[in-house]
Amino acid sequence: MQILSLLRERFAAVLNDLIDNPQLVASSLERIVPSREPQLADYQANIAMPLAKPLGKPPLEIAKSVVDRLKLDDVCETVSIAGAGYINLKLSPKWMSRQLNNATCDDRIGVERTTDPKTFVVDYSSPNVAKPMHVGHIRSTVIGAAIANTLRFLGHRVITDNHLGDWGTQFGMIIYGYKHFRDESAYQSQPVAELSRLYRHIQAMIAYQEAVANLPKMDANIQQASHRVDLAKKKLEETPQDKKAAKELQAAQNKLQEAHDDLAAKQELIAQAESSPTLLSDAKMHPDLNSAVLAETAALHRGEKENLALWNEFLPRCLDEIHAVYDRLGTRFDYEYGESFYHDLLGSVIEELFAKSLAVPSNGAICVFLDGFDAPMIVQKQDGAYLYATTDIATAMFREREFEPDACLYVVDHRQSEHFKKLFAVLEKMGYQHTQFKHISFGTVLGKDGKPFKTRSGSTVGLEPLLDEAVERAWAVACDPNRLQVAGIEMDESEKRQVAEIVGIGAIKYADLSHNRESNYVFDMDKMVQLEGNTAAYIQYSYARTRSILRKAETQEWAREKWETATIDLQAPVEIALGLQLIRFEETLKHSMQDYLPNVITEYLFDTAKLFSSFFDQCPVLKAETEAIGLSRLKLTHLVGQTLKVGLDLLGIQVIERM
RNA sequence: GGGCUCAUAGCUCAGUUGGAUAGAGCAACGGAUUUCUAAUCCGUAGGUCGUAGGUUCGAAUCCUACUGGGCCUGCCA
Repeated sequence: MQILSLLRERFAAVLNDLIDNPQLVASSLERIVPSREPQLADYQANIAMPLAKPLGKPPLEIAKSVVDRLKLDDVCETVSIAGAGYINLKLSPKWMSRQLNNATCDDRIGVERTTDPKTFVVDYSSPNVAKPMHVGHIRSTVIGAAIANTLRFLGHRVITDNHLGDWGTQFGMIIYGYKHFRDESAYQSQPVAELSRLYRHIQAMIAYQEAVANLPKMDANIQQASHRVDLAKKKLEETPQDKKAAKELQAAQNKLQEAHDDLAAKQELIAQAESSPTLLSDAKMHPDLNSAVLAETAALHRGEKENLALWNEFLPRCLDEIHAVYDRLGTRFDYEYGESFYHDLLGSVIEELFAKSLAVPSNGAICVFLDGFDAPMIVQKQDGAYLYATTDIATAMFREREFEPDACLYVVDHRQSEHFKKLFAVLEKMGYQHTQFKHISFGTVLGKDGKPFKTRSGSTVGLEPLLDEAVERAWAVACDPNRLQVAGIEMDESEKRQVAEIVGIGAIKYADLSHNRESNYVFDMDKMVQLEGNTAAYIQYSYARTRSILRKAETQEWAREKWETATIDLQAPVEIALGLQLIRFEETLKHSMQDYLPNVITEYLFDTAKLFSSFFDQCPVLKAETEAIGLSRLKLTHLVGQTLKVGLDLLGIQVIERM
């Protein structure tokens, strides 16, 4: 059901007669949009005002001549002109009813497959294995999955690929840790936990050693900064009116504060490390761990036997671990070609860059210089090692060969936007112009204090404990015995567990998806597990209500199975509003994928749930005035349920039959 | 230093790519319940869209400057 394209077709017929400039017609058609003023119209055409100048006629006159020729009486109840020349369209409830009746109640609920399918590669999640997943991985995973699902649902060919970090320094850490610090019995009984402990142990020691090494430098920083403050002060005293001097003082003071904060943070880190005797003695016994770890990594990359064997031993276990998390999140990938997969191809990437005269040696490294960027893209380090830029190029080349995509979407943190700009520039120079490479960037997850989400001690928050907490809270609220009693629902333990899991995980996913991905968002567990307001639970609850009504209908003779073949007839204002909302599902999905913004879908689902709640409040279904009205409302209710279910499913959120 | 990005109600956020009187949710206040599940509904209040200019029929949206935050910036990913 594509209302917009239907309306545009009708307008096009008129505009082509009125205007002989096809470009002007096209841009006018773009201005036919869902109305911003639902009270005034369902759709509006803001075409008359911009046409005033090119046509040399007043907007109202243009609007009138368009409306006079427009044939929309089958679709619209009213077509009117308002204000400066807005053309307001109100759809006819009869027409809407017919559309809804045509919408089969299957799991596509009337959404057509695109007539112009494209091939998308969606690269998302991409965690480093062997490191515990943390809160930052949620966004990429959840947003990427939602985009991939939606594009696929719309009829595109979608290939999802999890570009795992399975070849990096973290393996050097684990290998080094395994060789020197492993607890054999712990490793035998719980290998992944032990590897994770080793990883954290090594990382803590490196942080400690770096902090100690940096202390003198930080002292120097403070002195330097305080000197700068003095200078700025003096200057400002001499020229108190100088705005620049005032600004400089402010900047200098900020720098000084920053330097003090840095030092304090490092001192705390050191104090923490020194409170652990094992860590301290291990760190003393293994000075300069950082270099040692890099050496282990380099040995692995050289293919040194022992390290490669260890890597082969560790990797499957790390993957199992990570897949357990994906299972819980309900995420799957078509492919998981990690960095290691591309390792052997990196040399040929450099060769090709040279062959295409893009690569240049510079200061001992191999670089690609690009217009508009200060720094080049470095593809091979002085020591001969390759970088993630190199791997990214190899990955893109592989995907071009393997999948021939029309578009390649990278769902990655906004901090890497410059990297992707460079990457795409290089790929274009390499000749991949026909593919649209796009960085689907997203903002940082912040804590309630507005700073990046961290634990109190400053470490990142692990993903799994977070999921556990959400599920626990969901249990407390959704499975509250008092509430279940009032709702008349008896649940056994396993159903409660299932409800809590679905509501809890849904809450986290929804909170993430409901924010515009471009902006940073504040992670607030209290809010997202709230069961009122714009949350997953509110929508899941609405779905459960639709199911509840339909279950009850099956117990009543007049309704049983009959509603399936009944006719929807929208009568009450709230029914009409709800019906219009349902018809717009396809339009919403397309709108959402125009800029790959899943929050367009969450907003739609929330609006739908709200309208359903109003409908539910105002329109009796099982106790309707007549059986015909009751059957119509039952069918509408079913359609609402299906829409919510399919919509949530695209977002990777499950529903429950009763809650 | 250079670059990117953000600033909308007390709080968290939308804002259909330049359209009408800027919208939700939470919190606050007032109403509705012998309920087709109150995890609900209806209503009230809350705004100099960071500041100042500019572009035009029309600006939260585009341009310029400024203020304040975040991020990136030659060998991590």
